[in-house]
Amino acid sequence: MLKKKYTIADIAFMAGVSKGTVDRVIHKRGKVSKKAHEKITKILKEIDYQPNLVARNLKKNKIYRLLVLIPDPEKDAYWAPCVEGIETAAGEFQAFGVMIETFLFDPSATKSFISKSKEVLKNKPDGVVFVPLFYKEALTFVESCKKNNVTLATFNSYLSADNTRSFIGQDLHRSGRVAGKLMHMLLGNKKQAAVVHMDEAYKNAIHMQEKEKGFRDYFEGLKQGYDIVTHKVPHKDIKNVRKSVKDFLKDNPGISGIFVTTSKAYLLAEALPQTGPAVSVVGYDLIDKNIECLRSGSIDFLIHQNPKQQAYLGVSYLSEYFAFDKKIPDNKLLPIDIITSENYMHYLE
Amino acid sequence: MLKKKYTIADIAFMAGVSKGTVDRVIHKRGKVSKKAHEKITKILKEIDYQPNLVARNLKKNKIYRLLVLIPDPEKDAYWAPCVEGIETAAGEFQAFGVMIETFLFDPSATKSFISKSKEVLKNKPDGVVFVPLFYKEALTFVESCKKNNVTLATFNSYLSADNTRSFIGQDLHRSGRVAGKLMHMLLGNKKQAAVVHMDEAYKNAIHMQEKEKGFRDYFEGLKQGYDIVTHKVPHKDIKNVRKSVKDFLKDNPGISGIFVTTSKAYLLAEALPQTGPAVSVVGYDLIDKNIECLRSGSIDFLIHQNPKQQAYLGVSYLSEYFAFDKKIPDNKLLPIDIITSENYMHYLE
DNA sequence: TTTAATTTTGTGCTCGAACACACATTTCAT
DNA sequence: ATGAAATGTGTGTTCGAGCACAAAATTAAA
Repeated sequence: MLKKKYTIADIAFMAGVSKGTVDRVIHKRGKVSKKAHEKITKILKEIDYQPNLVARNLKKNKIYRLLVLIPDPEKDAYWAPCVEGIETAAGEFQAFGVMIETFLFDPSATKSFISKSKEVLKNKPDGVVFVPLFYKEALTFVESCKKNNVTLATFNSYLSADNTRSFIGQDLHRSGRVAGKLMHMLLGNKKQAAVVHMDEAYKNAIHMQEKEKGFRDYFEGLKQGYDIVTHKVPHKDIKNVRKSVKDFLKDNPGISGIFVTTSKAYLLAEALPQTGPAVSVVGYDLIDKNIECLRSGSIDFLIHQNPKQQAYLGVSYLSEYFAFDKKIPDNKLLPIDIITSENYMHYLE
Repeated sequence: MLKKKYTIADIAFMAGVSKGTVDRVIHKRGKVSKKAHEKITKILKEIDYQPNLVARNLKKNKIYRLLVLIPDPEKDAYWAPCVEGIETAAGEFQAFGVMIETFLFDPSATKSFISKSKEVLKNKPDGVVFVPLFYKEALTFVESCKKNNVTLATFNSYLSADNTRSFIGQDLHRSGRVAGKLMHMLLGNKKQAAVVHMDEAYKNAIHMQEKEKGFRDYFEGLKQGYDIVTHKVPHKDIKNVRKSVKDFLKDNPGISGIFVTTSKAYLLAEALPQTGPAVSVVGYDLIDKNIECLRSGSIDFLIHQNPKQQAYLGVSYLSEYFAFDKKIPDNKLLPIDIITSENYMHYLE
């Protein structure tokens, strides 16, 4: 009934050899006769031997350095949950000999990323989790890490196909389609909607494009003809959003829904005229100001990118790899969570 | 820079005592002089000593029996993901000396639960995770477990306030409100919707009531007057759903949205007349047939109760408690995931 | 002061896996 | 046949925490 947990000693006894020999077979270190090898392999298979990870890890007795390189939440509040996620994971794995430290860079300054990434490498980490915000520089960093035998995981931004790395994030095209679906429902019998890119301080142009593509793809798949207009509020004009939006709506009076491809939907929501036909808004990310708008009704749906979970998983995967020899999944696509005024609270915490 | 990981021996050296004394202080086993106690306590605090959980667990060297008691997926496919979640967790914790076994009961037969729960107890488990489908019998079972010093966790169904137990599930009232919000959006300018209870073989009347209450609460909170009608398709009539629904809609021709409080929304969707004004449908659970309806458009939204995650967390919490002395959270409310045809795939797997 | 009782402290083994090193056996060349 | 090299096998220690038991120090009793 109670399946016994076999130890190396048990197996050695069963095979009539010493535990050293069993150990050599398990670790394929050779220097074992064919006869002994066969016998032991057979037994291992029969009992489906699983080494005691606790004991194995105790013996290894190494402290792993795991460094995290992410944008500074002070510069952009979007990243604040990441820090929480990292700290949660750090708390969980510190007792297993994994030491986690966070380095922050300025998401608006490529230079800052370069210097911080160098600093990270100087610290001789065993593993690094980072956000490859700057494409070219990230690739350089990946190369350096490879050279230094540093295990890597990335999250949030996808960095080309490369199977030497784990990625945790979302399918942006798909998330655009989800926004499309939601907008479709919000429009009712109206037929015109807009995609608004509220540019942020740094380059997430690819993000925004992918999302727009998904959004448009969704509407193109419908039989009825919808009219999707694109508008861009550049970073420099971010203080004049109200004017920019007003002008845009005046030029396109038929628009009854707006999809904002960044976390700045609240800026748009605030800029919408109070009078006139209602305009539905779909945006991204559970930052305080967006949630306020959700509650007040000026934003209808938010799509949750779950930055906390992304960071948590990135750190956890590497920690479990170091601490327990677990395999790191190479591509973890998180669900695209749909948030309304009624369910946002469970995604915060 | 590299914070050292202090061991009991380190602390003993620093305090000028032996590791035995340090151990006694850590475990509050007394038999330590005031002077030694103070000195050691001070050092422990200073270095924020965290015992090496790996070593601690190795020494304990116990195999924990963790039994899971859930409804048979053969009787109701809703529970199939739970089995997956349990197996995932089992795979992860088996290497840490936690043995997990699953017992299935017939969700339509109270007797089955009673006999299986007795069987579970006979197996002398260290911990039990179960679904308290039958209120009275579940309480009895909880009592027996307490007597036998069995650590408990429940999921899916809430079993009164009792802090000796961990619960993993959803806020049903809240999930009704979420359904309300979604329905509100789907209705557009229409004003009449229905709550349909498709009774299943077993008692989840409380579930359905809570959900309806949340749904109605949401609409009552709106300024505009909405008309919410309730309809019940009893279990016996489940084969005549088409007729029951047809009659209901004929009696209430103004209805343009239906909220199904169980996982049987697909039955209703199939029974909806093809002609006439479109009726929006909001239901529960990602079972195959519902997803088909999502894709075909006959169901608009599903609310995901995440049975797999519930079961996985239940088993994980107890396993971590046994294997690593982690505290068991006593109430884990999972997010209320909103599912459409565009994002369901990420919630399956 | 000596002995006994009690409190306090230290030592040494255990858990299972990993691995260094010593020891044993075989193979091959001279 | 003898030694050297190569191959195979077993032993014993380590990791950190936990705990039983031995030992020492202190206190109480005679």
